[in-house]
Parts: sequence; structure tokens; C-alpha cells
Amino acid sequence: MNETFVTNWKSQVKKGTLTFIILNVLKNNEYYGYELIEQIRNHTEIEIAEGTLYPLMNRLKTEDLVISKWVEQETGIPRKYYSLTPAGIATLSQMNVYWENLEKSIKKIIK
Amino acid sequence: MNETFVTNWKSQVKKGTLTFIILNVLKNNEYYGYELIEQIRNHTEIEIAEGTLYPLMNRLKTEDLVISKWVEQETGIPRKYYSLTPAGIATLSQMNVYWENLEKSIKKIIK
DNA sequence: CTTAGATACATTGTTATACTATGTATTTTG
DNA sequence: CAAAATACATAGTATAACAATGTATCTAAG
Repeated sequence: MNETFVTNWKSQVKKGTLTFIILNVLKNNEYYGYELIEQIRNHTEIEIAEGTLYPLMNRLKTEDLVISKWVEQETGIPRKYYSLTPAGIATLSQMNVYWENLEKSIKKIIK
Repeated sequence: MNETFVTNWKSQVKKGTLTFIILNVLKNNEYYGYELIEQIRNHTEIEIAEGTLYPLMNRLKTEDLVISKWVEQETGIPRKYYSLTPAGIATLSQMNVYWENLEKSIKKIIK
């Protein structure tokens, strides 16, 4: 069948939802990049490529929605921890409203 | 605040969801392009630009997910009606599975 | 009766973003 | 000791929404 179409579609759905998911995950806790990928992989079946995450986090920093800090480890590579800024929290709440609306709309259409 | 960021994000969320919405709407009925835009605007608060819809419908035709037929009107401009092909129906059901999963995952993360 | 707005199709160019591929460096495990 | 996992990062490509623009018909307001 049209395998590529569905694969491609999934990738397109991620555009936008990823940002939303990341911000929501950071709402409750600080995480470092690699950990975010793992968290989301384990909790949601969504696989994020590293080449997707790091540029995304940099965009969010440029937009002042998140800040990052380096944390040295006793052993291993230092980790860059991300957390939401007040602007990030405000933006997220706007996104939540839109998402809830969208989700309801789609639910209506699907049945 | 960061007005553009949220606006931009909404546009990105549409990538993928739009295709999904259109196919779902066509599941039950035939519609012509302009009518699709109206239907979705009225039922969902999602605004689709014409410059978005017509190329999208052509993509779906190229992928053999929908077919179209011209219908002459007694008065006014002829309308191009779209309907799902068997491949379209099959693809849609795959998409529905993914969406349900995604929606559940996001719901889990949001709370 | 003329003009603005709605209806109905379509294309071109721009922009944003996920992904592949690739690279560096460290630590753990078989 | 080598391979896999951990942890960061960037360059280039492909895709799709949108703005702008264009054509043509019909309706309603002034």
C-alpha cells in the first residue's frame, strides 16, 4: 500500500506537536536533552531524532521560552538542563487552549 | 508577548492534521473544495486558506487517496467534488490508529 | 445599474521545521 | 578492547501551510 504516505504524514503531524509536547514535559521538571528524548520515547511511543531535538531546543531558547544551564557530572559528559521561563509558561497555556479545541474538533469529525 | 510564535505554531500543527481532518470529513460524504473550507470553518474554528486546500487536494489525488469529478451547476461555477478511494479509506484507518495513540500520549503528558 | 462581496477554482513563491547524515567525546558493557 | 550507549551539535534536504495573485460567476446593496 502507500506506506510512504502514512510515514510522511506522521512526520508532518510531529511538526508542531513536538514543540507542544516538549514544553508540557518541561512544565513539571527540568530535563536535559538526551533525557527528554528518552522520557518521550518511553511514555509515548514517539521517537524524536537527536537532530530534531537539539535545534528545537535552541529555537525555544532564542524565543525565550526555555533557559538552559550546564550541569557538570562527577563522571561523564556534562548535561544541559532545560526549564521553562515565565514567557514559556504563558505561551504553553495559550497552546493548551488551542490544542484542547483542536482535539475536540477532530473527535467530533472522526465519529 | 510572543504572538508570532503561537501563530506560527498553530500553522505547524496544521501540517498533517489538515490532511487527517479532510480525509475524515470525506469519509461520510462527497464535498467540493470551497464547501470543505466552509464545513471545517463552521464545525471546528479551523480556518483553511484556499491556497492551502487546493494544492492539498491535488496531492491527495496524486496519491490516489481521493478522486474528483466536475459537477456542472444550473447556475454558477462548476464544482469539483472529492471522494475517498479504497486506498484512501485504508490509509485513513491507519491514520486514525496513530492519532488515537498520539492523542492519548499527549493527554497523559499534559496533566 | 454598478460595484463590492461571496462563491469557486488555481498557481507561484516564501517560510518554518522534522529528519538524515555526520561529527565529537565520554562511559559502560560484553 | 571494541561496540553500544550516553550526550552534545550542525549542515543540508524535503515537505507543506500560507500569502499573494489571478480568473470567472453570481448576488445584494447603494
